[in-house]
Amino acid sequence: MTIYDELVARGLIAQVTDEEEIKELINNGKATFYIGFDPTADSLHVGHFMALCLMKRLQMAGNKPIALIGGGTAMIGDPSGRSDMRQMMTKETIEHNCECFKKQMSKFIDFSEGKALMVNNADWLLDLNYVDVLREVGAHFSVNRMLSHECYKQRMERGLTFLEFNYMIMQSYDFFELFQKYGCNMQFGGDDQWANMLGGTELIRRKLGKNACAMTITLLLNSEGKKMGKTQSGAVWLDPNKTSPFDFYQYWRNVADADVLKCIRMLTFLPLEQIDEMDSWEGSQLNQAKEILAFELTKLVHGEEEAQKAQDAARALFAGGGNADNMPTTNLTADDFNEEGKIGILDLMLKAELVTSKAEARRGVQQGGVTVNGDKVNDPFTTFTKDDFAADFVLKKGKKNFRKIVLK
RNA sequence: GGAUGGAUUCCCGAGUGGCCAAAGGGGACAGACUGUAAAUCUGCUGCAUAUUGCUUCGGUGGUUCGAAUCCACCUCCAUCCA
Repeated sequence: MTIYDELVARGLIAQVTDEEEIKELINNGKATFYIGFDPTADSLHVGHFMALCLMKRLQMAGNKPIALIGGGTAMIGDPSGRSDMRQMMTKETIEHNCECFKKQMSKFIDFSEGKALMVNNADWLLDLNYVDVLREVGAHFSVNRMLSHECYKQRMERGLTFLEFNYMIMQSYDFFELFQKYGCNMQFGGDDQWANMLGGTELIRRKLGKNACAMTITLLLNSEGKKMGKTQSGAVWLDPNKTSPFDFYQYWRNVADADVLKCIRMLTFLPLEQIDEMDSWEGSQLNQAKEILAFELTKLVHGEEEAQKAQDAARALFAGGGNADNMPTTNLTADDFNEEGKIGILDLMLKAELVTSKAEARRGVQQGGVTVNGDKVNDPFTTFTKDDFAADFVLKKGKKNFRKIVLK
């Protein structure tokens, strides 16, 4: 099976410019391709992870990836598919984020000796001369055409600043630059990037009379049509300090039935034959598939050891048995107890970060959602002494939020 | 630059002097049912030293016994005109 066929089988390809040409290039390891990542936060998230996986797959097939960090484009902010303007970031923040991105990417992609490149578009974008760009690049873009793009639809209703409008031109310029400098003949990106990417291929055609390709990756949507990798509290991050391996594991362990197989296919490196077998699974059997998905992804992102720990902790909590050693833990010190040497259940929950206020903690208790070592706590005035923490102490709010409490 | 309409709690959105911590919906959270899924039903949704007190309706100041609500100025957004 060729790499292109595999990408199709995994459902990763959304749109391509010239299918035959792209097949020819990537199947024979002749592509030098780039994917851009704008450093809008201090960690990569699941969306980036998909792109990195694609990068890895293609690298394994002999193609050469260029990871482009958008230190320059982040100064502008991509308006594609957004209903409001991104918050402007300071240069310092962007630079910090770039460093974080670099570190994380190096864990996934082999950047050693000519196998891959990492570049930052700040290196060429920040020094551009305004009038020169307008004449050299701006002249090749039609405002009418740009405005007709789907990605601006939402913004046409709410307003689009000239700053953001220029994002497409900057991204196009990136491709143009990489094409000339590194012979980069392909660009990949999320499907929402399609218009921006075509801008690049056209710029190259118009200025150099040469062909370049573009291909987009299917956006990972759940069965309700929402982007995956997002929770109410924000993105699912790859940085273990922002999303713990356990929480990461749990996110995937809890995907909807309808989405499991799609996720396994798109995100893991499991062989397709094995995935096809799972296709016939249904009902509670899908729980196994979810466990596989969660384990595989946690392994890819955080390593096998962390994945195993997360799985053990999850099994201990939900299936009984297993070991509780690796549960998320909160440490108490003597200062957390009052003069009488006690700590109340509400304070304890707050301390364990299971709630954000005592009122919320009280509500949890009153509604019967709080347990200690499996015993329901009904009274919000319940207190504990140091002795209570001598043995295992697992505080649980609801079905899935819990903390092991340890007295230091 | 001119005209008009806006800004309310996590989001949408009602509220036009006291009965307002603010309707309704969504989301989130908790309970029942389950498979750590979905659907459904129920509860709940500012904070605290808690039959009370404090903070919140874009910002600042004012009127009033009392302001999300009235007045002045300011900031931002949308639509139309130039």
